[in-house]
Amino acid sequence: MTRSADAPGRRATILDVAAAAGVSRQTVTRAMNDMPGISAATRERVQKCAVELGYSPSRFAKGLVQGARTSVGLAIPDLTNPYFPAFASSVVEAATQRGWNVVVDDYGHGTGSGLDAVSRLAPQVDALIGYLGEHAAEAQSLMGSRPVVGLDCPGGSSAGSIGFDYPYAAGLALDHLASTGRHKVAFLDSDQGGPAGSRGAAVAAAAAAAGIPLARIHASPSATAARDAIGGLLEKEPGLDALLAFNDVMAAGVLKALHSAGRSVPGDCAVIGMDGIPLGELLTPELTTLALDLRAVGRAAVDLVEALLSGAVEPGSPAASLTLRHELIVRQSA
Amino acid sequence: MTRSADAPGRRATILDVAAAAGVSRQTVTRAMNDMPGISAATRERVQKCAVELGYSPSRFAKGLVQGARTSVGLAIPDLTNPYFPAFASSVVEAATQRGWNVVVDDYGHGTGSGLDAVSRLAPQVDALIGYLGEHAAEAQSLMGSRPVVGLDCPGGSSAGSIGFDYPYAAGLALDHLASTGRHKVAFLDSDQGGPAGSRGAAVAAAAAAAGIPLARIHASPSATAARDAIGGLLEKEPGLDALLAFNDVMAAGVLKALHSAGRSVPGDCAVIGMDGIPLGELLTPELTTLALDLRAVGRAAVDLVEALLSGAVEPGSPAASLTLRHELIVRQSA
DNA sequence: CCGTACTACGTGAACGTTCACGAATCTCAA
DNA sequence: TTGAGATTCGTGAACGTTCACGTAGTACGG
Repeated sequence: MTRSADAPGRRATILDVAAAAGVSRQTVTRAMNDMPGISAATRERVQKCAVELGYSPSRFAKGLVQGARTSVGLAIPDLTNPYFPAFASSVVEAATQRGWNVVVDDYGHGTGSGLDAVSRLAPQVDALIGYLGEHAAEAQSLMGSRPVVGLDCPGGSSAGSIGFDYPYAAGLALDHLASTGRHKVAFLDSDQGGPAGSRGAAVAAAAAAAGIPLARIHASPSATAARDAIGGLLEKEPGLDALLAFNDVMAAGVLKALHSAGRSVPGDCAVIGMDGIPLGELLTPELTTLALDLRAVGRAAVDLVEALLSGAVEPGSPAASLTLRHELIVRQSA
Repeated sequence: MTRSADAPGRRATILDVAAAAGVSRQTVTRAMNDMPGISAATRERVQKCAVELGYSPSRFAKGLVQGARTSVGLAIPDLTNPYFPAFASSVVEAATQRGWNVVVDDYGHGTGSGLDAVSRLAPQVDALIGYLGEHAAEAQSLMGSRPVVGLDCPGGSSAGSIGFDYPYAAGLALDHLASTGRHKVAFLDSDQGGPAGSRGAAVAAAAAAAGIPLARIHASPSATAARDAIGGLLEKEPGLDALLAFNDVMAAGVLKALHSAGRSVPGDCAVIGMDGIPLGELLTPELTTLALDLRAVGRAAVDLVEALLSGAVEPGSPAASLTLRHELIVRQSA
């Protein structure tokens, strides 16, 4: 049946159903929610009327009286970059286990920054998880006192934060490169800043510590941009024998560039990616990468939200700030 | 009049703020929503009180009185399969443009079927978009008279449906294979059924039409499963010179299997994927694939939801049923 | 001094649902 | 016949916000 159109556009309410079935509100409630204290006959009659009128209860009225079912917002730069869905998937899983639901906003397309996503999300959710970059403070103010968990954000400007130990990760990578006899390394950074270039800084420090000269270039964080950026670099730096990329997607572009330049990987040049997305295994050669346990990241974010919501953890306190570590997965490319 | 805000778990309401600022509800509303008719001094005082009390307006009360901001549910099998985030991204984009928001449920992890996702989503959204498989009818009944747009579902059991012209796509692929002189083709299908094996059936028909013998095998739709499945096939079918995969992810696994078996692509064996996800370009060799315009798919789904919500299109009518076509993108692998 | 127009603020009502009761009606044994 | 208990159903209240008014106060021109 289509929607009953005596008042077109208007949604049927519980009272319409009650009138149609010749009963009261409460009886309709009982019928719809399978509550006891109602005869089988009336239950069926009411349900039939509800279907005919196209009635479905207002989630607002329900939420108002029953207390909110918590829903968390997830602000993500770009669902097209495989890292983020992998992360989102683990957030959705952890949230679903708690009976929460997840409202996703992807601010990659269009011109909007993360703040637009947050302002869209803010009136709709009880908590926020997101890659907020340097906008974490503004995001927190948009959310008022509701928990905000920022990932990879500089400083502790949001209620909770999850960071990554880049010095540690960079150390892993450069130790590995040094121990396999690489002499000249380049780091292909993202030009989007990210958390104030902390990855680049960590890599630079680690390279210095390992005594390996480091070239640094920038490109927008996509495979094609990375491929194009590498082209010029290879001519300018002939001695290059290792490439570290900002993330796995850029590393994929690097692999393509090296392939078309006729350089063998890892023979002529080693390549290491970052983040550990499943894509890495599918590339040729398979990508050596600094991997995150992606499920752990999502779980940690949701755990933190739960702790903040329940008050078990004080916003901004040390307990609300986690640091996760990458792990070096050695495959074929380095 | 003054409510005790000392009850610790209780959220602050507009009345708490009003009492703290010594004004009425309505003045708080005016201050929070930047409405006219309030002096700058009181506005600031009220806003300060709101921040101090950690007040944020109840989205339920707001929605109840102001009329719903429409939110659509997106039920997706597996965010880990790159196809779905690519699709989700375009849905989120189209929905955001309309001021809607998107609640995502990923039912891939855990044991739950798509129906669990729908039942979680149903009380939270005004419309549903999803890969519902054969559960489209049940999904529709869970959603009552609210619009449901099922993708790739058999039959017209939901209000709206978006299908794909598999015979056409399979024709494209097999014509291309035939015209490049392939003699023996295998189709690696998903064992998840999908829409009753319609991809496999279409490929079989097209192969018959092209006069090319076809072998069919099945595997779960992941790259590793595909790789493992191909291993055996290559020994059993030595004459095989072309492989068509259920989707691009499986095609990636196929490429790996061929590579480790020492078969060159496309020299010894051509490979064609399906769906056209960005991943394909990053593989070696780059994947020839039957591509969907993924942004168009998301846009079509959201357009259809809008038409159903507004009543411009009758649920279940021919206008509510779209068919999209794949396009053959020839890259290196075939 | 009056009336008019404007500013700043407050009060009843409504949104649609569930909760906590209370009021019928029916059953059945003493 | 009666009264207790179970079954079935209905009524006020409440959730937290905004809308449509209403009402003071203030400014200003006549």
